[in-house]
Amino acid sequence: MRLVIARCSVDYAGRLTAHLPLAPRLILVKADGSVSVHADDRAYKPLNWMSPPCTLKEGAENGVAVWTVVNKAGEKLIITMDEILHDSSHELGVDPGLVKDGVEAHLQELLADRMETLGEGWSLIRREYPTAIGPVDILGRDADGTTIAVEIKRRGEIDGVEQLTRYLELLNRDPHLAPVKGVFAAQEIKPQARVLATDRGIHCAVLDYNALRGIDDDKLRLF
Amino acid sequence: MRLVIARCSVDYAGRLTAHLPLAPRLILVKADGSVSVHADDRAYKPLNWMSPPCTLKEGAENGVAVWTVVNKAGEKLIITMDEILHDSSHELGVDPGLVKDGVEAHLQELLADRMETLGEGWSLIRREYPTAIGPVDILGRDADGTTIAVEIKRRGEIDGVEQLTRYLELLNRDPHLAPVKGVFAAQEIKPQARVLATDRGIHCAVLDYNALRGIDDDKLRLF
DNA sequence: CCGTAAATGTCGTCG
DNA sequence: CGACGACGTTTACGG
Repeated sequence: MRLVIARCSVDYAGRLTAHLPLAPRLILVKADGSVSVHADDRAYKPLNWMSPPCTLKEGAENGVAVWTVVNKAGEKLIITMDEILHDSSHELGVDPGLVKDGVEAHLQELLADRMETLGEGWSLIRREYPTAIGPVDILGRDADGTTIAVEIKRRGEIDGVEQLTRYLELLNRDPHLAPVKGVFAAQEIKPQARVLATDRGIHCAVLDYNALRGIDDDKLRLF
Repeated sequence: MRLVIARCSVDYAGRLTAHLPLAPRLILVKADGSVSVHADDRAYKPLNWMSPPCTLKEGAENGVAVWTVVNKAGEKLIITMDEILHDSSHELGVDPGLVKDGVEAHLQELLADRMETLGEGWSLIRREYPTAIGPVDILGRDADGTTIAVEIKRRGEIDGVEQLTRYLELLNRDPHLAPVKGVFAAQEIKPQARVLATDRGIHCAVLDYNALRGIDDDKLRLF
């Protein structure tokens, strides 16, 4: 990892064109060849960047350093450094990576284990039920034996309802499964998504992650 | 801007919980108080971060530095630094900011100015035509006087077709406008989006940004 | 390599 | 402040 603080101007030409006027900034060059330019605010997003794979060429023009970063698509990032204020390099090695908990995959596991939180007598057929347009999060049955397709989101928005609608359309073409009812399950469901879902006869279920995990923990303690 | 290279472990508890095992990483502390943790790969996304506004408390435990970053929502980022390999601070000042060109808003302006690129005799009613579920990018008329709703994207994918479909459904309920035909316009249209659009009777139009801009420039030169 | 779905998405804008 | 859509979205995962 190379850290450069420099008074620089930056030009990007690719999916759009963008220009950064001359000012002091941080430039990061990482081991994978990627380059990013940071201002002194905002944690997440660089002002400009080039994702790997890409190649950096260090040149000079009229005595000022000019870096050109290009990728395979022909996108270009040009950094012109009028004054270099700091320049250091550091060996970091490969990162062991992030361990996460509480994302959609985890919600899916928990809910599959506890279908009865959706309704009494409900049961699981399978998780990630494959269809031609992608896997349905959970396929199950209600107490009457009616097939249920569940779409799970952390936050339920319109996109998720559309996604479930497409699955339902396809599943209902299968005489072995039809009729299939839809359930839109999320920790939080946005009003517009709820309206759209209800309008389409899709049931909405708000999930309590901690409660689900609690139930799961109880279950684990029993065995 | 403070740059720290340290062998550290990181814990985040907020919208999810996440953990980073002990390894050398870059930690950025910016003037707005935000903190991010970077590995030696990927230009864009930090391994962990806390967006502003947030507060950083530097503490120590058993002789190792422990930083705790919290925000108003109560999300927490805890960085435990076993060994500090580099630590430097730099005054950068406020960034003058980015100048962009070529995004959807610009495409919309250009196309509104040149409705005839969609079809001979086509005309504009208005841009950002308001509906209960959001503004339609462009509402216009074809040569026969039939109402046309245009959805503009840089890249045309399935969700754009869904969006236009919802608008069309709503617009067609208005007897002053109905029947309303749909046009899905983008610089690039993905095959699946095209299939879905066609299946729904929505016309697809591929936009040439440079050509549109060229036409517009010609127009500007005339006045 | 393409296509789809997830994301601690983030970021603007508008009500 | 919440809701919504754009983003150079990026990133991960399948076929």
